[in-house]
Amino acid sequence: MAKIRQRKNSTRKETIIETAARLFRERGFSATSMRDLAEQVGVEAASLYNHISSKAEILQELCFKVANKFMSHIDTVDAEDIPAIKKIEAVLRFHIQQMVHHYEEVYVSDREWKHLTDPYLSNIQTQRRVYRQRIASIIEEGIRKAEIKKIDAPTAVLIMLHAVSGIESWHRSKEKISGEILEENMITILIGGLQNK
Amino acid sequence: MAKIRQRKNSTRKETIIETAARLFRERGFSATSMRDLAEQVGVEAASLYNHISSKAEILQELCFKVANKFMSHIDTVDAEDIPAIKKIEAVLRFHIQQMVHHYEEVYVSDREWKHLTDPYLSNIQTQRRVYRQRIASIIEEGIRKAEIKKIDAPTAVLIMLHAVSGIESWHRSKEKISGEILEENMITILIGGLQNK
DNA sequence: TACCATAACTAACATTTGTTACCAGTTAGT
DNA sequence: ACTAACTGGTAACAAATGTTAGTTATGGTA
Repeated sequence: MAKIRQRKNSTRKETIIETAARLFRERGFSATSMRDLAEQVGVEAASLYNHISSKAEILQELCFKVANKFMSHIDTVDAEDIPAIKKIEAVLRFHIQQMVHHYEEVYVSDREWKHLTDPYLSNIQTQRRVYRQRIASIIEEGIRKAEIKKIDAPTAVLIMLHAVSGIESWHRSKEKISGEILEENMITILIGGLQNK
Repeated sequence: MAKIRQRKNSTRKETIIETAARLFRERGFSATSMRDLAEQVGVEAASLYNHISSKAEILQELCFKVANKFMSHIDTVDAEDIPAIKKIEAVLRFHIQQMVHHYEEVYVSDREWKHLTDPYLSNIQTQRRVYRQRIASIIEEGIRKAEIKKIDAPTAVLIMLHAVSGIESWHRSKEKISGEILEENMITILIGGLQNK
């Protein structure tokens, strides 16, 4: 009973959240109404509340799911015993792959987190700051070991992270090159730009 | 009479549009109400309509102002007789400078153009597509002349343009490096990433 | 069969939204 | 001094918003 309830509940909830992710990406969080969402799910607006507790909760789930994913990935990368530039490459590749394969949720959580409200907003802001700082630290290590050009590390982080969010344009473009080729191109340019020749 | 009327009108209108640009950046277009805007201007919401004709018009003015600026800049750059990689550098530097000095309007027009409605929406979409294509063409010329690495030109454009939009983080960061140093760092990484060594 | 959680519906709510109509005070040119 | 434009305010609007209350059909479990 409990088992079925949970399974049914979560699949339905997941449908709603996935649909919301798509709408939030297309129109933005604020410009998406619960009635828009309901229509896409194929249900009345009020019925959504059998599965979620508020519009805000949807955004929270999306943002924290993505934040956790990136946080735990950088944990494993940072634990490896490889050159700093390889760590940066691994992080970058992960970002690219996530943007290619989990476009909606990654993009939304990156663009719409500002609409979170306060316990969650501060939390996400802190997580984002910490995350960028960890990448910056790796870059600085790479600079010390002369693997990476002498540049301002926060600027490098800013370029990296925003460049991958440009994969949105790739998704919407007509003649898409493959995800793998996209990845190699981005790595060539960005790692090539960081690396000490 | 007409002269004075126009001058007064436009300064007040400009104030409104500048204030709107700031709010649209902070909260997004949809999440900014005319009453929010009015409060920041120091006036009642209805009074705004003595100067502008709709909320949509504000976004239109912002988007087309910025689009025209970038379009006419690439015109002049493209007319010059310099290597392709130098053209790309000039375009990139212009983007960086605009993001540093005209943050609000540039950022807003880049992020919120999706909320335009249809005659304007199609127009802006076309302009953006054309603009990216022109940069891609310059890059392809650079690749043919072996000034630039053999990469997918649209991907390079995507990286360039989105990387500069990351200057938003720079604006909000506590310990800002100077705008000039930011520019040099970004050029180092991005042009370094494109250039054939 | 009786029961109960699930998940859908309809109706309604209090706010908030963009916008309009109308009015009043100030300013500037004749 | 008179007029007209400019710029503000108040009141109100219809529509849209997120959300709640209450009801009903369904399908699995005791």
